[in-house]
Amino acid sequence: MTDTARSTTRYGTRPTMKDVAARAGVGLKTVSRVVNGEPGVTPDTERRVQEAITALGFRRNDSARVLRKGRTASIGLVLEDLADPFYGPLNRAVEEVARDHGALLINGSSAEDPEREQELVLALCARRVDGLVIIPAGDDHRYLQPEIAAGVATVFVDRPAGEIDADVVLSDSFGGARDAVAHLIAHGHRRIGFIGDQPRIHTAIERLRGYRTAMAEAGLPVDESWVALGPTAPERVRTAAEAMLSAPEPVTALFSGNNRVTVTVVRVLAGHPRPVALVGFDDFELADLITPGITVVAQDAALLGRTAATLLFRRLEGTDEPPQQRVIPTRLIPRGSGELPPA
Amino acid sequence: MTDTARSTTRYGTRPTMKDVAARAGVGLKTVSRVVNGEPGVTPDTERRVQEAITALGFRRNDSARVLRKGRTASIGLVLEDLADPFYGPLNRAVEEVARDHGALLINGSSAEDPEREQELVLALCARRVDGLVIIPAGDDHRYLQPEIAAGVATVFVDRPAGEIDADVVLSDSFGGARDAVAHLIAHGHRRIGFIGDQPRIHTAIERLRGYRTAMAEAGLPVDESWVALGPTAPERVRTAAEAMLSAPEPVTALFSGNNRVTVTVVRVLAGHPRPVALVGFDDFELADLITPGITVVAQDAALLGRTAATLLFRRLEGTDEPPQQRVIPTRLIPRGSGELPPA
DNA sequence: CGCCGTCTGGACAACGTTGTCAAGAGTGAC
DNA sequence: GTCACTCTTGACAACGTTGTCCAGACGGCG
Repeated sequence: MTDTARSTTRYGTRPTMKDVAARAGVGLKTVSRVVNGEPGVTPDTERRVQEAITALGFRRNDSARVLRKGRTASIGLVLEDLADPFYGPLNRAVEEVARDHGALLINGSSAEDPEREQELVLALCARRVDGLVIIPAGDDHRYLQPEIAAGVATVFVDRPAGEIDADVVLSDSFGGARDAVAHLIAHGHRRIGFIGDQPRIHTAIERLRGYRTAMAEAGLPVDESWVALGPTAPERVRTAAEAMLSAPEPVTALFSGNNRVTVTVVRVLAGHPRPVALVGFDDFELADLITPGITVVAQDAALLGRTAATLLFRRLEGTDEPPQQRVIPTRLIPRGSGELPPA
Repeated sequence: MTDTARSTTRYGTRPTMKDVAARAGVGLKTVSRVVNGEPGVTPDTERRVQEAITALGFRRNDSARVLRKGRTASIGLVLEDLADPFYGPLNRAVEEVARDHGALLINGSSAEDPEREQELVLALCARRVDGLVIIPAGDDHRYLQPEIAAGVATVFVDRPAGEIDADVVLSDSFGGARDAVAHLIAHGHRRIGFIGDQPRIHTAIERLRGYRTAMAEAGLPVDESWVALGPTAPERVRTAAEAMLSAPEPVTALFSGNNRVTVTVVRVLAGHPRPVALVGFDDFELADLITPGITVVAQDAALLGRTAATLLFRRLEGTDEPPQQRVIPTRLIPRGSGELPPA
């Protein structure tokens, strides 16, 4: 093993272009040219450089490259919970689009905590990601103003941004909820409960608005004990559902505000003596195999992600259209649980 | 607005420590000290610097920092499919551990394609992630040798590394599969089918081995038409299942090799005239609400992820223990479908 | 044979940060 | 008043890459 090659084995120290240049007996810039496939290098020189690269196990240091070039070819995705199945397809869709643009995806969970969201977003900005896709936990994003001004493209998904003008991609929560409740009403229900997410979450409010609108359109009164917004923890959802079902005049149907709520409600209803109709917001796997099949309002999470990421890269390519808001329609999928008549 | 402050609004150009220093009327290093909370700065100076930072909207450029310090405080996670619900909790667990260590998580999907896995891993290495958690798609990881030698900590999860000596965290696929099949045998089944993932995937082979072992231990013969390994695409799984169920001597029970297979098998069985027993590898949400409840061998995906990430950071802190292999036990959860008697 | 254009290769600065080191200011003791 | 010491501050190089620019070699043509 030659003297130069010994650096191969020096632990924890990686060879640099300088090392490669020395070993190949060429200049630094020539190595750079070969590594980046730039023209102006004779085949023979190129071969020598390639050999040196292989021998030393050289790999370009992208940190240095980023510093020099200003672009990192990476985008950040901040969502609420990486483990939530609803976000899986969204995450995947964003990754696919990023990949198509040669970018890597950095991601993290805010755990529905505005402070943690901000911390994460700013850490991503410090990394100089080129752009951000954010599922907001907080409702004030003014802290992003300087970053956006500095050129970090930003798209909000699933919920609108707070106090800031930026691109937003939303599901039609209002319309979907209205359809869901209208569906229950069409099957004869008049006392319908709504169990939704925390009221500071935009989608929860929109879905509640859809619920109220459908009831109003049918001329039905809403008893306030039929509405329960709050955390999606199983305990709280169970309590809320049981309260509505055991009231003197119990609800005969339930509309659940998202997939986690639906799952718990399904469990509660499975142990309930009387059949109760149910429509859930968000589709989920095997919803058709439960008896009866669970009727849902399906959101297209993948399309949500794809739209957001596409918008992001359009910004990165330098569009100067004003920020836009895109609304992705939802789709009611009847499977049985929503078609049960009032008991 | 002063002359200096105008740089706040220059689009696409971020202020640097030099700008902050100039505005605060101090030296570059003093700014660095304030930004990093290093001691040795008078309160008064610190205040001036902080003011300048706020006024300019300065945020430290971590790319430059990384270049200088050599550590990126980020780790890479390469898994098979971000949208697969099995990987959600794993992803989340890895992220939590990373967060506890002040590191960010970069991740991507290999789509079960060895070439894409390699491409992704090497891109992460070029970014100089401090470490890697990999769910291998390929079975030859010699390409990682120089990276590991250069100090990139690497832990493989769910499947072992190929041709390379590294930390590995696995579920007990063999034991889980044997338990599952033994469970079916205990309920009187003698003709049991196994539908699993592609044979180049390690877990598929191990589960098949568990299946064969359980059969052999019970002295039962295995007809080769009862074993079907291949892609988990619904079409192929459906075909395989239907073939086994419609043979002259049909199987009376099925063991499905992972959650995607299980889901399709459940659908097939739902449309089947005769009750067929089923045990699936991997738990999934609502498995208890289907009729009958689906008996499964549950893996602890979160524990898998947490163990891997913890091991990774131990390496990063400089342990020089030899690479280890951890096996996470599985747990059989009877829910009904596995306890059906042979028809 | 000399001139010009083209093509290849290399020296050097710059990106924004941090570590090293040294200088200057201030304090206390003799 | 001076010396030794501490505390604060800043100048400078270095991290590994890429862009700019220039030098030298080479070939063709007058």
